[in-house]
Amino acid sequence: MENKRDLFQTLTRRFGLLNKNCCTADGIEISTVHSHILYEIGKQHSPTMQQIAETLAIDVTTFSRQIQTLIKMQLVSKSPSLDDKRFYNLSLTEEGQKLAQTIETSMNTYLDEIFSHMNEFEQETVLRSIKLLNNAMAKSSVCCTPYL
Amino acid sequence: MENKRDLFQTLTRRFGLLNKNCCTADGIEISTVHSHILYEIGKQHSPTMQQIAETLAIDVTTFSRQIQTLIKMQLVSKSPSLDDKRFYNLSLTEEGQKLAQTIETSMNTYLDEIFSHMNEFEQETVLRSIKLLNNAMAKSSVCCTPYL
DNA sequence: ATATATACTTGCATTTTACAAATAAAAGGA
DNA sequence: TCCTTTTATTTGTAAAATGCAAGTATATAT
Repeated sequence: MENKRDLFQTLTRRFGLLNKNCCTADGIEISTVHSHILYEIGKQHSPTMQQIAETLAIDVTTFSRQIQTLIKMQLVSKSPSLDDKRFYNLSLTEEGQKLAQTIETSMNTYLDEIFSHMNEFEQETVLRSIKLLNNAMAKSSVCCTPYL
Repeated sequence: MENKRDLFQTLTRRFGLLNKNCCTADGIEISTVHSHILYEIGKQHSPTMQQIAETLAIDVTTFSRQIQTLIKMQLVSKSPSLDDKRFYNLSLTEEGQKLAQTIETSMNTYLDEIFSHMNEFEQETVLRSIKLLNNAMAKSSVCCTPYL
C-alpha cells in the first residue's frame, strides 16, 4: 500500500464517501452529483450551464436534464442572459442556498473531526500539501487543464 | 478558495478525472466504476462479492450485476468458496490482470507527471501528508469505519 | 428437523447517461 | 440585408446503472 496511486485511491474514495453520506441524512435526500452541482453554482458567479458542466466534467446533455430536476426541486433557478439569450445564468434559490449551506457545514464538521486525529503541525502540513498538489495538478498537462 | 472542503473537493474531482481519462483511451474502454472494481479485486486476496461491494460502497445487488458484466468481458472470474458455498471468490482473469496493469501504469505515469511540478522536498511532504490523512480518516468515526 | 441467518441473484421500476439530431440565438461574410 | 456558420442549450432515443423487495441456496442454531 505504498505507491502513489493507492494512496490517492484510498483518499479520494473516502472523501467520496463523506460526500455521499453527508447528503443523504436527516430529511435532506440529494445525490452526490446534485450536491456537487449546488456547490459549484454557489461558488461561481452566475455561471452558465456549460461552465458548470465543464467544471464537473459532466456531459452537457446530461447536465441539462440534471438542472431540470434541480429546478423542479426548487433548488436552482435559470434565467437567460440579457446580452446573449443563448446563455442561461444559473443561481441557487433561497432554498438551494440553505441546503448548500447545510451540506457545507456538515462537511466541514466531518473534516474537522478527521483533522482532530492529527496534531497542529500535521494539520498544517496536510493543508499546505493539498494546496501544493492542487497547484501541481493545475500545471499538469495530463489533467484538468481548464480547471483552476 | 481557502477552506478545507474546497481544497478536498478540487483535489478529488481532479483525481476522479484522472481515473476517468485513464480508462477510456487507446483501445481500452472501461468505465470508472469497472476500473475501481478491477483495482480492488487485484489488491485484495481472493475477496468475496460482499467485500468488494462494501469497500467500494456499492449496493450488492448493483455490484452483482456489474460482476456479471465483467465476467462476460472476460476480465473477472468467480468461483464458489470450498468451505462455504454461499461465498464466491473473485479474481482477475489473465486478461483482467493485464488491463489492471495497463491502467496502473498509466495512472502512475500521470501521477509522476503531476509530481514533476514539485521539488523533491515538496513531493515527499505531499506523500507523507496523504498518508497522515488516510490514517486520520481511518481513525475517524464519521468516515470509512470498515475500510482500512 | 425446523427456524433463522447469511451470501448472493433476479424482478422491476426509476434514474442516469450520452450520442445524434433539433432548436434557438448570435456572429461573420457576401 | 440575407445566408452561412458557430455557439449554447434541449430533446429523442436507447443503453446502462441504480436500489428496493423478493427470491434462491447454503450454513448455523435450537
